[in-house]
Amino acid sequence: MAEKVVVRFAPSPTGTLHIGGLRTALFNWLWARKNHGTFILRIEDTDRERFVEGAVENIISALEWYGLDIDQGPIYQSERTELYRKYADQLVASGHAYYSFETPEKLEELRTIQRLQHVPIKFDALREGITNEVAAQRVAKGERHVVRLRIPRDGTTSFTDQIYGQISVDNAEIDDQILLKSDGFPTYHLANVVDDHDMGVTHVIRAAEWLPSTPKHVYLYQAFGWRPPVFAHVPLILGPDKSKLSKRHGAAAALEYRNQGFVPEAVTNFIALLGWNPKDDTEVFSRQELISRFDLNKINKAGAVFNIEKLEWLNGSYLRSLPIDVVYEYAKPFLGTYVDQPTITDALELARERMRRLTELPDAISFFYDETLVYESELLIPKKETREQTLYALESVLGMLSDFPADRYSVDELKKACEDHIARNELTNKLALWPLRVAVTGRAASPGVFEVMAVLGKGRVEQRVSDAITRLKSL
RNA sequence: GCCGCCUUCGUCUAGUCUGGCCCAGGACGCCAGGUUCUCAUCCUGGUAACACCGGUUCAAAUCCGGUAGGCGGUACCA
Repeated sequence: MAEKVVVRFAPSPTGTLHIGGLRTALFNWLWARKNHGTFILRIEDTDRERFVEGAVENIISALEWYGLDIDQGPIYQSERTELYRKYADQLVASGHAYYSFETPEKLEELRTIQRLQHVPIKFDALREGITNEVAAQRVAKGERHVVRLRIPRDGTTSFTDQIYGQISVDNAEIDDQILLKSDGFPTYHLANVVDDHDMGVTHVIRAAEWLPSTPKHVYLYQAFGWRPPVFAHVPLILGPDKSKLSKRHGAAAALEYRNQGFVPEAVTNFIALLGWNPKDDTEVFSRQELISRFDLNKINKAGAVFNIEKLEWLNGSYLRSLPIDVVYEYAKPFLGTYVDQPTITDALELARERMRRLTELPDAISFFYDETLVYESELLIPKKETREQTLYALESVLGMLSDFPADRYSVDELKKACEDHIARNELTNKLALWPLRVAVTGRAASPGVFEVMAVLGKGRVEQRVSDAITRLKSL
């Protein structure tokens, strides 16, 4: 019996959830669901300076909108400071960490010197200047201090990443990382390791930017005598300029895609494919298929540029294939005053056939409900046809329509009636149907004429057709 | 600067471990054609890539070495 899978998504509340974070969350969630494991949301709010009001709420509502339900949390690191303090002290006691008293200003000075000397920037020399006893006394007296990790000067630290393979770093390259800040809060490195262990996290799935600091974390696990989790670093999502996707690349906020008319199914499908693929040619996945086919071993290493074109294509595909009532729910915010129209789902059914984003919606359905249509009368005349012919065709069709019963206004019945009428009167589809469609929609491009008529109903159709006839006559 | 990672069509990618089936496959986009009352959908076809140099081999996108480029990290940020 394998150990139960526990994963966590651990964002810091420093702003809105971005698309990169969303993908990290998605991968964690998929792994949890696939393995019937637990998905924890942990808020890494140990930096009080950078905390942004409302960020946690934004993260939670984004996860919710994208259907990534959390099993545990949110758990706030800021409420667990005693735990980190306890473990930091334990590390000092075991000789794996030490107290340090340098001010940030002093450190900056040292950093500058090392930069000029072209050597790795490290502060491990600080551990030499002071004995444990003296340090402990100064701490006891309440002097401001930090706790630093004592990394050995020789040897290497290595680990096997599920995605990147074996990573080894010489300990000499690793700095004596600060674990506990002088304000009593832990840094990411300590809090992360302590919490992952404390919460029984089995798989750490996080962005590749963490790869360079993972050896520190591995060393921490060793220092504590804990078994490290499986690490799986996922490649970064890039902007068009190939740098890490961020606000300056435009709409990178996860919930912004909702405002831009995308449906969550499309966005999650799309970002799942950024850096992962099922090794066959499948492109469109249901949530269930995504769960069963997702595999950490199939994630690749290179960063992936986020290109909106393919997202739009996918979104259009979902708009067409999702159940209409689901689409209606997503569409509501974009429907404006049309939202309560009795025929709205019929109109939506036609509109979704030619949409990529829900933002196109008001414009795509307005002609169904406008009292008067605004268009150039010339539009009624098909290419290479005359005004007279068009007028004749429309009047002829209107005559047929007047005798056509309102209770038979369905696409099939209308189509049959019109086609019969065209055949009997030696008209052509182009000559009869184009003006008819323009008459009822006022558009050069629109859904099919029979579909539109079935939604509009007898009264409005005939009124619009006779309006068109009047227009033609006055041309 | 130092350390690490990465490198196949414009973009997302398959193929690389286990060299030959790859003069490199799929998808988006774009172009052309078909269907058609228009648009969209749909269908058909086309466009376009193994970063570079050298080595190993009968044979290299695949193995080895180097170069270049990109990205990430280098905080009392996460």
